Amino acid sequence: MSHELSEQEIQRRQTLEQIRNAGIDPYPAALYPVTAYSTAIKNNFEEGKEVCLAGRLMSQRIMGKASFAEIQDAEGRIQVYFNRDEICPGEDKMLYNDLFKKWLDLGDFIGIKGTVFKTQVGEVSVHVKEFSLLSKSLKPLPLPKTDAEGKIHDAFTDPELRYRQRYVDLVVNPQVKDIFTKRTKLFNAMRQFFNDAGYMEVETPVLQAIPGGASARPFITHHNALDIPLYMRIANELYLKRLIVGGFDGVYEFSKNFRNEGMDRTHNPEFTAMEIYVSYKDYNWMMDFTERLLENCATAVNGTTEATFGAHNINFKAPYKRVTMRQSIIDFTGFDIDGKSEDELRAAALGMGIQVDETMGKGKLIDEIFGEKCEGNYIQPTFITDYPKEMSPLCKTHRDNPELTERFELMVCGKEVANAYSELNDPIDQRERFEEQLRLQEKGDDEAMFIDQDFLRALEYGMPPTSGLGIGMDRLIMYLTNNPSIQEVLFFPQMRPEKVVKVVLNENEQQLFDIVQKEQSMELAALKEKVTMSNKQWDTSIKTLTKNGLLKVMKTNDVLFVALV
RNA sequence: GAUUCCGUAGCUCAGCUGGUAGAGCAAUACACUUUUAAUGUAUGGGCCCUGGGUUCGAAUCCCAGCGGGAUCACCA
Repeated sequence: MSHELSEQEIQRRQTLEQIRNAGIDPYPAALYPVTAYSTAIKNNFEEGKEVCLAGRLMSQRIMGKASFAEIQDAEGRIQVYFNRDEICPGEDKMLYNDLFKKWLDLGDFIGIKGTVFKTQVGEVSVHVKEFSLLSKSLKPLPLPKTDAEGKIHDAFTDPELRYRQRYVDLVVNPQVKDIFTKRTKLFNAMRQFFNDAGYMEVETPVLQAIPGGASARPFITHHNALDIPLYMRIANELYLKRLIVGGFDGVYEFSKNFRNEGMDRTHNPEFTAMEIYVSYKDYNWMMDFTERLLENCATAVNGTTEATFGAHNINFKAPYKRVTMRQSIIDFTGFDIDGKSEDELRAAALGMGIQVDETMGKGKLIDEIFGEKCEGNYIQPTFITDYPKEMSPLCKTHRDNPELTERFELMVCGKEVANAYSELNDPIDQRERFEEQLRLQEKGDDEAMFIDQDFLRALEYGMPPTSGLGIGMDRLIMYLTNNPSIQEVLFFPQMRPEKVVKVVLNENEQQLFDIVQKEQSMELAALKEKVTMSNKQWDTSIKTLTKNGLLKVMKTNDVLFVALV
């Protein structure tokens, strides 16, 4: 990336030279023997304890021969105290007067050896005996400041910059680090819960020849050696079920899924789902399992089952309410979907002011009614059960009602967090459901599922009764950390690529470009005659210009021409 | 995709109905031996997102583009 350096960046490069000239390596190779962290020092105060710590220099308060500074390490910040005559006992005051006062910049990594003490105002600090530069920072950090009332000034808040330069966000905004610490705690707690239950973590393909297990538009890529298209997975469901067929009792996977759809504050093109499949269980068992799981995870992340999300207080304490989809629609619209035909459902939906069209089947219509009128009302964790068959092609038919499936979704704050089935294991039924999906596709539903023949073959060998559960991990962590947007819980959310920086031409390239610009187009040989540069210079210059799309070289009747693009 | 708001110094932002660029912090220099948004004095720092238009004159008004936010729509 080539662009003009700011005044401060030039200054920092100059100090870098001064440091080198003074015989100090600004990027030393040796390890630094850290023995202490900022918060540990503050929490277990021991007067006079010798410590060695390292981190970024985040503030400097210089008062002549004494100074205070703040060091930020992985845990937080601590104040350190510098005294000139202790750091430089002899005549040479360079370390303090030059290195510390002039050459260090905010953001530099330094190492400190010293003793713990309390200042007159009672702040736990480290009295520096020795310090060294560990790594020089060449770009100034944005520096928010907190005043006496705890108000933050000059906060680094622009979402674009925060997401594009998450490393800066993390350095400067400590609450951002917390979110990601909690995210990892959630994953660890969930893993622990599954492992304790005796289930096995597995890995299944990300590149799939048939993107199955969900209905969504996939990303397409190409395998050169096989010369076939491959798809980034939209779900891992069908592979985990193959493993159940293979004889595992319980398998789970944290799966990065990819969907080529819109992006907004709850959708990112790549996101993380957790799927778990357990044999010889049904969806009733899975509801019990899910509520215990989430109670456990919420406690592991926040120390309590309660969580705040915007205006809502949610409690993940088990058990959760269970409502059938039929009952839910009765509750919020007074309409009973039981036994109704497609036309009756369409008319009812229209009557509720819901937009419908001819491609919508029964399942889709019910889904629309539920989504429009009911979903948003479930703030506390609630299981919605028994979905219509049409919208659940991988789910077992309900034991009491052939129109329905044994499926539940867990709603929290009006949004789906988890989705689970008694898995369909009847291979003939499964084949028919896939064919039904094909018919929907022909009707114009561009999200209907593809048919995976190998998956059907696996089912034909026999899959034990199984229940499966999928959890949207990003959405769950949003609830547990009170963040309304998915970008806040992903380290690097998808962004449009940054604008290409303008090409900066050097003298030779500029000279070439100017000549061609005047002529518009000319023979390559003639152009080379006109300029005075070595063959090598000529070669690299012309290559830079063509590579950046400024000039092009064409061959007409065996004569090379150079022209403007 | 629709609506709406925003883009000015390294950071956060002001800049009125058009008159030629401002503050605080950060930076630089000097002073200062327990401060904590340290302080005091002085100094430097800008393609006002890009390109057009209106005008004697545009950061400001108009149009287009680029980038971003928010809301909505789409989305198992």
